[in-house]
Formats: sequence, C-alpha cells, structure tokens
Amino acid sequence: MTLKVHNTLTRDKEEFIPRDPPKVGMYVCGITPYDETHLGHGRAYVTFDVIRRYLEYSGYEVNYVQNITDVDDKIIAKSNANRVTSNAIAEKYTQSYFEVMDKLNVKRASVYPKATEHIDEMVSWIVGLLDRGYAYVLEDGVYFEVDKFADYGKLSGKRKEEQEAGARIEVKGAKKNPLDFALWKKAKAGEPSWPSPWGEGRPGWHIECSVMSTKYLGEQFDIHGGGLDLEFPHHENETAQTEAFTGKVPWVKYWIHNGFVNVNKQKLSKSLGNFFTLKDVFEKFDPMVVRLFLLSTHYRSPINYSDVELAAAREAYGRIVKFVEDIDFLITHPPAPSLPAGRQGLKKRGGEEEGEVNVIEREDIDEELAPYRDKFMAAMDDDFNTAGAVAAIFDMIKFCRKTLDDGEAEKECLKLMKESVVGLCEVLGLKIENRKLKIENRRVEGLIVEREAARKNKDFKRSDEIREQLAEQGIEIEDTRYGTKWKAQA
RNA sequence: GGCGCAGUAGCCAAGUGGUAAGGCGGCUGUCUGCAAAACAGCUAUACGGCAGUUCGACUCUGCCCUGCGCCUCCA
Repeated sequence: MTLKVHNTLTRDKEEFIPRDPPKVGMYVCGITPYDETHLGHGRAYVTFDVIRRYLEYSGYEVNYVQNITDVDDKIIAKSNANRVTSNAIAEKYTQSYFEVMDKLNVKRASVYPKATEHIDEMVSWIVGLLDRGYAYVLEDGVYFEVDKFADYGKLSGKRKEEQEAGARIEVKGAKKNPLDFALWKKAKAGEPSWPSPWGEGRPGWHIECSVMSTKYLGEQFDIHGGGLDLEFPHHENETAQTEAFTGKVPWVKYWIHNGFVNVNKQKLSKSLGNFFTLKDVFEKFDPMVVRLFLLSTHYRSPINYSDVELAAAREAYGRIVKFVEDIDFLITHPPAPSLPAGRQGLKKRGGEEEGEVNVIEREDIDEELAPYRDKFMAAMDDDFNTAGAVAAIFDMIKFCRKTLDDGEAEKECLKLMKESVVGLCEVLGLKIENRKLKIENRRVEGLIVEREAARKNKDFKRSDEIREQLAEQGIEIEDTRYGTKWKAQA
C-alpha cells in the first residue's frame, strides 16, 4: 500500500515520496496570536496533527515546524487599544493556543519559530531579493515585484493578468502591479520596529514563512500546509519570493490545504461574528468529542458546525469508550475458574450444550482483526481519509463484540482487542480513557484527601483505617514531604 | 469579472465503471421485577436535474440548477 496525497500544486492525488526518506520536512502556517483560538484553528491543526501522526505511524521521521506570527497589524492594534506591549498580547494568546491544543491532543511541533526572533534573517532575504532584481523600494516599504517572477500564480492557478480586471484588488498607485506585496513595512509612530537598510520598520507577512521554513527545513522540503484561505495570496507569495531567492524549484514538494469550518454553511469569520472559540466549545463538549467531530469529515471538505452534529459525535465517541470499558471489565473480572486451566473467558450466552465452549485464542483474533487494520490503513493512505478510518474502527468494534458474544475470549485476546482499537484511535490522536477507572481514581484521591485531613488533626486512627482500606484494595500509599503518592499494586 | 469546491437516506458523512462504508436518529429485539442504560438486528431500487459515452454510471463528458470559497486580514 502506498500513501497518496492531494497536492494543491498539481491539483492531483500523488504518491507520497519524500525527498529524503525516512525524513519528512513539514511546515504548517501557525497562528497570529491576537485573539482566542477558534474552531477553525482547531480543524487546521488537528488535520496536520493527524497527518503528522500517520506519517510517523507509517515509519517516517517528521520534522514539524510551525511558526508564530508575533508581529502583525492586528496585534499592534490590540496592544494600542489595551495599552500593553504587542509582545504581551502575543504571549497571552500563544499561551492560550497551547492550552487549547493540548486539550485537543495535538502533539507539539518540533519547533515554533517566532517572527520577531528572525528579523535579521528576513532583512538579509530582502536584501538578496533586491540584489536579484525581484524587489523595489517605495516610500513606505520594500515590495516584491510579481511581474519579475514568471511562475507567479502556479500554486493557486490564478493568472495575474486576470486578477487585474477584478473588483477586489486594491488600486494603490505606487506599486508597479497591484499584486506586488510588502516585504518590509516602514514603521509608523507607535509601532514596534527593527532597524534595516530602509530605516526602522517590520517585515511583511509572507517573508517570515519563507525565511523560517527554509531555516529549519532546508531550502527545499516536503510538505507545506495551511488553511485553504492561505493558498492565495499567502502561499503564492511565499513560493514566489522563496524560489526567486534560492533559485531552487520546487521549493515545496507537496502543498496541503484544509477546508473551512462553516456555521450555517458560511465560513467561520470574525466579520460575520459567527465564530466559536475552542474554549466556548469545550464548555459544551469534551475536546475528544470535538476531535472526533473534526475527523468525521475529510480534511479538504467544508465541515458545518452544529450542536446536533457535535452531540452525534459525543454519542459515537461514547461508544468507543464504552467498548474499552467493557473489555477492561472482562479483563478484571474473569469468570469462575470452572474452565480448563489457562482458559479464561466469557460464559457463552446463548444456550448451547453445556461444557462446550468456543474458546477464542489470541492468534486467531490477531488474524481476524487484520482486515480492519487494513481498512484503516487503506483509508488513511488515500489522502488521509479519516472518515473512512473512523468507520474501520467502528467495524472493528462491532466485530469484537460479535466475537465476544459467540464464545470465550482469553485474557490475552481481550487485551489484543483493546490494544487494537485503542491503537488505531491513537493514530488519529483520539484518547480513549476508561471513565470508570477515572472515577475510581477520583475515589482514591478523595480518600487520600480525607486521610491527610485526619493526619493533620492527629486522628491517626482514622488515617490508619483509610490506609488499611486502600491496602485491601491493592493500593499502596507513600507519604512524602510533597504530599501523598499512591499506586496500584501490580 | 477571474479561479476553484460541493450537492449521497430524517441528519452528518465515506466511496467504487458493474448496482451504496460508518456515525447520529428511528423501529424491533435481548437483558431487567419495571424502567433506564447497554448491547444486537433492521433502517437509501438510490447518489441535484437533463442529455451523452458505455454492455453497464452515483462513479466519465457536456450543459443546467443550487450552495459555498478564494481573488482584502483570516486556519
């Protein structure tokens, strides 16, 4: 089986062959931290997290770079409005971003380079582009000259001649072509700025991604991702300036873009006021439910937010969790040892002749589980079809339940079923936690708190009782100067 | 105006040139003193419309209708 990836550059599904296997260099456009992280961000970063996880699962070593645009008009506007430094704004929302992503179980990137920490490199790129004749200086900054780059438009499929007729292009006089974009913006009063050959100022939006991606991944690399809305002009501009600067083509081998989150069929957006912050959504739904909801649609299709669909995802997620809980229960509650030695399992439910039990062994199950794993892989190999992959997980669960209904499973066999389901979920970044064990933990924690209180009151009788009580349940406690630790005896 | 995406059961959503994965919901059953929960079974003669290609299309082509996105900051 081979992995196929839809490449925006070729508008086709292609076999994925990294430049230098098993290494994969992957760059994803990160956030501009000026406000709370919303569901749209969630979709984007869950998408690339799944891609990253699947590549790793497939044996690749992924170097995942995600930038943080910590200097920008909106950050500056907010800092001025709130009378704090733009750095404070950026810090605050970056922190918030990580909190929320952790909840969604998005693995951390290998590195999160910040724009403000790479200003020198950006300046030298701009100098280089000027030297090479791809840029020019105006009153208010330095601009990239789109007409000097013959391939302009190759990513987005937009021809610059055709854009000029459009109504939505700004009609600024000074630029040679309306599509020319700022590499460097000269500072206005009250803006953060850095020195440059063109005076104090700050970099334009696109240059940071070119500079930072190539710095950490090399002048050419495998995957560049981001939301569909970044395809043009952001990614187009990045491509133009990078290939102009390095002279190496193609800069990026595979371009991957995720679709939007819609509400009432419209794109989530600030201007429409129809966006949900992830923190808001988590008030109503568990982050893993949100993740499953996101995974239930192919990453390139639009996905419509609705409480009804989130609730459906919650039910579905609950069924996966319930399955794992049921298996855990069977593992910890083996049936009466009236069965032949070494054989533990379930009593057959339907009434067949007594004494005749259909014992299911680990090897058999391993073999029978294979088709579901294959279905999962086939779906993921087909441009990361997470919807198909999720279906495979449900198929696997259904098969396991049916098998358990038909006969007795060895403990090893039960473990294998659990590992198989949980393992596939893990590839999708879906954490499956046994809620009952969690409650159990909470109960233990509660007793420990009670015991600590008793000790404080020198009620050692009660505290010893609790220690005894826990010990009977196989829980050992250890008092340390940092507090009481506990562990279950193996 | 240019470029592009989508239209599959009550809802969401995969998918294949040879007659439709999965989830939610609904219905029925198992379990239960009853219920709830849970689990199980069933639940699209049909894939926006009209033509065409083909032995055969939901899947390919053309046109049309509807919705959406990018071309301005945006995941």
